[in-house]
Amino acid sequence: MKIETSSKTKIEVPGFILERTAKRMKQYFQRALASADAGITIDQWVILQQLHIQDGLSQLHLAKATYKDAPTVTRIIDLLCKKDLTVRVPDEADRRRFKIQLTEGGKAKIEEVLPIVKKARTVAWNNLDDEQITQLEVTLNQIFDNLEF
Amino acid sequence: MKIETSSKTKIEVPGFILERTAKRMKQYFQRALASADAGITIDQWVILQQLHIQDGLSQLHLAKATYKDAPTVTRIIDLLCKKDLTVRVPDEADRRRFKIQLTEGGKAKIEEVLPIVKKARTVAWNNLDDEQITQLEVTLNQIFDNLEF
DNA sequence: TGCAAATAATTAGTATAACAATTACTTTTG
DNA sequence: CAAAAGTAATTGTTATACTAATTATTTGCA
Repeated sequence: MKIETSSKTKIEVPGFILERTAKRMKQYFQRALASADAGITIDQWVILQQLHIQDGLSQLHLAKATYKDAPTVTRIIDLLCKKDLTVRVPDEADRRRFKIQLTEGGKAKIEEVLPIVKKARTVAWNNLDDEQITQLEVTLNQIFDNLEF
Repeated sequence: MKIETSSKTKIEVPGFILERTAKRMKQYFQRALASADAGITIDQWVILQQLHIQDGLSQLHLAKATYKDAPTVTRIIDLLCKKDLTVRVPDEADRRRFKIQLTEGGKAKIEEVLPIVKKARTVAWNNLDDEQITQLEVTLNQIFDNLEF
């Protein structure tokens, strides 16, 4: 059976294209990590990378920085701690909080995974010039701002 | 505490921007459906909309058309059938398949939800001209093609 | 100061998504 | 034609996401 794909019938809206591209990108990075036996997911990587930029953030700060919500960050940190890549250090100044810190193993994991991620990026941005990437960012950020709640 | 956002430290890569924009867009459409008490999720809507374009598709055809995988489509169809928006009709030509068909209620749901989705789209594409949207699609499709497995 | 409101983290429930494996059926091919 | 390969749908497991509710703690204000 033929699946209709003509412009008359296919859901050819930019939102659909945006959704499917983001999905495939995530999947591609996920598979790159899996086939290198990195032992972490791409979302766990995003948290590790943020801690690499600024170690000791609270879970809520991590949530804001990565645009994930609090319960999701709780569970990702649970997994990262179980793998001994991070530790929850009680914040003496505010006993509701933890400072999430990279362990030595976490730092080593970042060094291990970074080349994999960088290689996947070169595949993703292949055939795109700088101007195109800049324009993409501008347009995506406009959409992002349009949808501020 | 300050969350670092300068270009030196923030994960300012196009992939991150793509991911967060797609996530916010999905969230925005999801909330639009929820606050209108549509009773379906955005992913269920995507399947309904595809059936509106071409009714009676098999689950695998739906999966290909919407870029979802087969187990996900199975579960979405389970939910849509439970809500009496679709029915699984055995395919007499191939007894492994079902034809997924919209019920009258499903067709009514599409008419009910379409204005909500259209309104959300106008918000999302606000401040973007046609040329920008066209360029966005071109660039996203290039990335999509780059990541073909 | 004391109490209400806000905040940080967690837990529970539902939905989506990827992957692997299984079952049932169909097609290919030796 | 029968066995092997392929296909359609399902099931199970793990992970992410959103909502809502809960607990513990801190802040704000009367």
